[in-house]
Order: sequence, then C-alpha cells, then structure tokens
Amino acid sequence: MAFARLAILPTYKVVSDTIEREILAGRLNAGDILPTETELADQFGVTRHTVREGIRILEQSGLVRREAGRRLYVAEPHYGDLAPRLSRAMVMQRVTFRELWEVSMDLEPSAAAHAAGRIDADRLAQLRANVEATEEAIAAGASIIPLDVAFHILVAEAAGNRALLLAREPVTQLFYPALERLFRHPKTSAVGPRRLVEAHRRIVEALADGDAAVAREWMRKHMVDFRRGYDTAGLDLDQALDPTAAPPAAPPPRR
Amino acid sequence: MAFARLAILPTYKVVSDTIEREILAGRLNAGDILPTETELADQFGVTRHTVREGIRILEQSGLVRREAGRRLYVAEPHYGDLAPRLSRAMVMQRVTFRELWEVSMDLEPSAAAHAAGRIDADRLAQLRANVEATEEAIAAGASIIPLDVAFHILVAEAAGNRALLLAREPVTQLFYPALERLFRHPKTSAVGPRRLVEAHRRIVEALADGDAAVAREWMRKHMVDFRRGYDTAGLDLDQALDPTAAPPAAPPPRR
DNA sequence: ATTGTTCGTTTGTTGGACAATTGAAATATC
DNA sequence: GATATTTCAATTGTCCAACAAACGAACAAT
Repeated sequence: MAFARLAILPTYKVVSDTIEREILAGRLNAGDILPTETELADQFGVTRHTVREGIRILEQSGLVRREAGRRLYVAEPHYGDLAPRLSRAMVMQRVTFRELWEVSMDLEPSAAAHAAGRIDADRLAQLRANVEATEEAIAAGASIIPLDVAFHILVAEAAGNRALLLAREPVTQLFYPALERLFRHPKTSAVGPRRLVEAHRRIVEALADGDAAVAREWMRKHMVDFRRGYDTAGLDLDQALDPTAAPPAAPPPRR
Repeated sequence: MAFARLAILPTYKVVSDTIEREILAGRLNAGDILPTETELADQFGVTRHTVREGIRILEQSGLVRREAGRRLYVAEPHYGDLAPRLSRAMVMQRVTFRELWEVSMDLEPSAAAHAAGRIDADRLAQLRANVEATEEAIAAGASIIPLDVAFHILVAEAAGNRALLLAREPVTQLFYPALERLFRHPKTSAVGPRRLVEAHRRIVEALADGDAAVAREWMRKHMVDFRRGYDTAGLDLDQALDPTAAPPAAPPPRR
C-alpha cells in the first residue's frame, strides 16, 4: 500500500489559512477589526513575527486590509485588487494584442447589450458627460485615452454583471499602452479620435433608447475600428505586448 | 505651493516591489534561483525578517516560488494560481448564477469558434477520448461533472487564446457546485447527461471539420441547455452562489 | 544497493527590544 | 463652552541574535 503525501504546512501558512477560514465562513465580516498582532500571537501560541507573515498573505489576497500603521480589518476583495495581478500574469506569458482583442470582441459588445436593458439615469448622465469631455479633449488636443477607458468601464458597470466586470478589467488594463501608441501615431491620430467619439455617442444613444441590438452593433464596430487602427499604425497583432509600459499608477496609500 | 503626498511604503513592501521590478524587467527570468534570505537582507541592508515578509508577498502573487524548505526561484504566474482567488472574490460579492452564465454565454461559444480554426490533432484526440469517457460514465452511472469541466477547458485551450483561458477559468470554477446540484436533481438527471454528451459530440465534430459557425452554435445551445436545466431544477438564477461549496481541493504542496 | 551518518547551508520560528506613528484622553487656551 | 495643544498608552514596523528543523551531498557501513 502507499501513503498519501502529508500536508505539512509552515506555521505562518496555518495562521493565514485559519483566519481565512473564519472570514469565508462568515464568522468574521467585512469591516470587523481583527485582534492586534500581539493578541493573535498569544491566541495562536506563536510568535508575533509568524503572525505577521501570515498577515502579509491575507493582505495580498485582499481578505484583510490595513491602512499603514493602523489596525487590521476584514475587507471584501475587490476587482481592482486582483486585476493588476492578472494583467501581470498575461504580460509574463507574452500575451498578444490579438488575444486581448478577441476577448474584448466578445465581452465589450455584450456588455453594451446588457447595459441597454439595465442602465439607470445616473449612469446615463455620467456617460453623456464622458462623451462631452471627450469631445472637449479632442478640441483641446489633450489625451482622450483615460476618458475612453472610463467610458468602457461605465458601460460595463451599467451591464450590472460583476463577473463580466471582473473578466474584462485585466484585459482592458493591458490595452492602455497600446492605446497610447495608437493615438500618438500620425496615421491614426487624425481620424481616429473622431470615429471613436462618434461610436461612443451612438452607443450612449442606443443605451438611452434601451436598444440592445444597436448598442451591441456599435460597440462591435468600435472594437473593429480599434483593431484596424492597430493594423494601420503598422503594429504587429501577434507580438507580445510591451511589458515596460507601466499600468496606471495607484495613488500612494494614506499614511 | 503644496507638496504631493509622499509615497512612504513599509520596508517589506519596498523589498517585494524591488524584486518584482527586476523580474518584470526581465533581469530575473523564470527558473532563476534567488539569493538566500540572508544574502538578500545583506544586499538590501535590512533584517532577514523584513525580507521574509516581502517574500511572502511575492510568493502570493505567484512571481516566486519555493518548495518548502528550499531555495527561492523565479516562476511564471499561472492561471491556476490566480483563478481561485478570483472565484473567492466573486463568492464574497455574492455573484449570481445569471451573471456567471451571461459571461460564459459570451466566452464559451467564442472559444469553440476560435478552436475550430486552430485545434491540432493531439487535442482533438483528447476531446474524442473525453466524449468516450463521458458516455461510459453515464452508462456506469458515475459523475460526469469532472469530465464536463475538462471538456470545456480542452476547447478553451484549443482556442489558442490565453487571455480567454484566464477570463473564463474563475467563472467556470464557480459552476462546479451548481453542476453538482443539477445532475443530482431528479428532474434533470434523466435527460440532462444525454443532451450534454450529444452537444459535446457535435462540437467535436465541428472542430474536426474546422467549421467555426457550427461549433459556436452547438456550444451556444449547450449553454442554453445548462441554464434551462437550472431553471427546471427550480433553482433561482438570481440567488448568490453557495459559498460553502468547496472548490476542487488542490493537492498538498510537495515537501 | 540500500541504509545510516555526518556536515554545512538555508529556511522556519522564537525571544526580546525599540523607534515611529496613531487614537484618544487630558490639559491648556481663547 | 468650544477649540487647540499636549500627553500618553497602544500598536505597528523594524532590528538584532539565536536555534531547531530540513535539505543536499558526500561518505561510511551493512
């Protein structure tokens, strides 16, 4: 006969697993303050240092959070916490623009279609404001990329599907550098922004009308335009993305 | 004048960021062995303990790995490392079956369509074997769920799109418990498996023919069936998923 | 050829210590 | 009486020193 491998875990891992289990079982709820490091060390019967290593793991997985120097509390892991890590994984796997685009080609039009039936007045107003701001930015010659990214996030949020939101976020984060290069390129910088804002406008109109089919179709066209621009700019669809291009920097944590 | 907030980070975070930057910049490649903790502590001019906390962070994000008790080496973060955390985030956000299904309704048919043009003989054989095994399992009255999950992963892999693979994995992981309940339910257990295996068979045929449209359409039908089964079983589409249902357990780490 | 032994290296864990920061209570100021 | 200011205990972040446990490799013993 054969024995199964023993599951021997280092103490710090046992610590993090134990706390994690309490959170997932609902005995610790979001917002709850955890005991201090010293108390945890006493309760578990280990050193404070070991507890700290366990905390680092929980922090990284988003289950607990700490505003530097202050007490630890239970948090709900949020999309934004995980998306950067996914993006990084894709960069390291040398994912190509084509792969990202194919996924977006599924998710973005679908998000628009779902949004058509679910959007509320508030978000519709935000979208209209976004389109306005985009046109102003074009007139002023400013960068429209943050506005474009914001537009797509708004649409995805309006779709009322958190799984969709989570699936598309790491992908679109990686588009950022590609977009930058695209709108700086002479061949696409002239006509590109105008086509972009027109598509955005049509999508917003369709959402206002509650017309899912039209919203989907214009989003599709919009995505096709994006890819065509990439082609026109002479960029290689099948090349790995530029890993050096930094993702949008997070604001420094409050301390 | 006013100064911007200083980005003061704890030392352990600086340590992990520094090593992370070296990896992302390609100066440290997958497989490379990192210096020992003591050496790192000396080089950075901090305590070994601080280094260890930094390492916990890197380990958690999948950038470095250690087989317990042994030296640290650089690793490529893999889908499987991140998907469980995404799934957990969705559970905690009380994501509904409907949300998951909507996303799968986009990604699965699309995966099938892409796979039609890209699948190789080897994977096609694997898919055929999977369908065979599924039929045997039905005849034997065994659970077909692991086989179903494997089928969809095979199709997604055949699509040759890693971004797609990454996007769909956390979603389908959450389907697992739903599938379990579905196939145990008296109303769906009779006809469900037969329809499932027929759809799988049609999809494989379409992939063999390189017919993207047919592959997409059968996958779509297959997904619609899934949802209908959920309805028929009297389960609520808009209820949060069961958080207690454990994801497939990972094998204990080698030690 | 397998099993034991030894040894240097590296990780895992512990203990105690202290500076820096925080939150809140206590005090002073207007 | 309300608002600053100061004080102070609590807590985190970091350091130093030490040792047990596990590993890899080399070598001896059966």
